[in-house]
Amino acid sequence: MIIRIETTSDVPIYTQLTNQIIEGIARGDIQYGDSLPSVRAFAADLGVNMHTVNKSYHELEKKGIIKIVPKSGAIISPSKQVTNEMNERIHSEIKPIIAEALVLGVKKEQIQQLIFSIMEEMKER
Amino acid sequence: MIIRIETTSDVPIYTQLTNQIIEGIARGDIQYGDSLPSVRAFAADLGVNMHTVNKSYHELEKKGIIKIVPKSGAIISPSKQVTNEMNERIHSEIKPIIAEALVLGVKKEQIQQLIFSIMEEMKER
DNA sequence: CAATTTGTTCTACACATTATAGAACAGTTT
DNA sequence: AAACTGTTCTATAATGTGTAGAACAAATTG
Repeated sequence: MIIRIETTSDVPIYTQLTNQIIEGIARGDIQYGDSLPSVRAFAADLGVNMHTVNKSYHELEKKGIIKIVPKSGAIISPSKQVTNEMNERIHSEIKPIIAEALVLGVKKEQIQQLIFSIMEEMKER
Repeated sequence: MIIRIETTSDVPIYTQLTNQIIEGIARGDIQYGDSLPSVRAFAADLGVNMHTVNKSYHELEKKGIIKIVPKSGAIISPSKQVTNEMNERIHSEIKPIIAEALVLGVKKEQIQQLIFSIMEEMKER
């Protein structure tokens, strides 16, 4: 799985990493039960600091996507159930973007089409 | 139009303001051609700093949503055409959220339904 | 015309975030 | 036993966020 970090981006490195790992799982590049590289190995591979990778892993754990086993590794954990908190977070994150698209003149049908095309790249579970 | 600022949020105040103004336009609370309050008046109203409101206005102008007329005011500008840059920005903002939702176990149909319900609150143009 | 209001620009300060770096620790794996 | 694991700590530099006050020139208002 290829990770691309843009140091010039205004998006923090640990967020870029978190998002690309999530997309990797959604695409099916990484399977449930797989382990992520150790924070040191991944950091060396990406050319970033160990603590930056560590922060990304903890973000993923907070989101409920991986399980960090102390002194062992980070394992992609199977999604059990969608909690209210998860639904609300998704809703509040998507809403401003939809509003912006509409205000900019994107038609509702085009937005539905955009969502569809994004989801087509990803594996259904 | 009611603006709610949460100072404890990890979302910057100027971003909260930007998003709520965009949602106000999308909902139809603010019409095209309307003026936004002056940065000083709005800041006093919201209980935040003038510069914070100013930053939000410039963010809105950068997005192509308002036109700031120097020494005059900020006017909601009609959406002319959707540029490639706009489409790409929307795509790159939505993609990680969709991926996250899928990984968390939200079904594709549920996501389409969520998008639909968000858009239902908003006025078609 | 005079006063007020407008966005703009500047300096300044406090605080939080981001990213890097190195060291040390205890538990796990090899 | 050696290597590797995540964790925790201190430290530093750069950047982002928010507030504050002052000044300016242009536009608006009375």
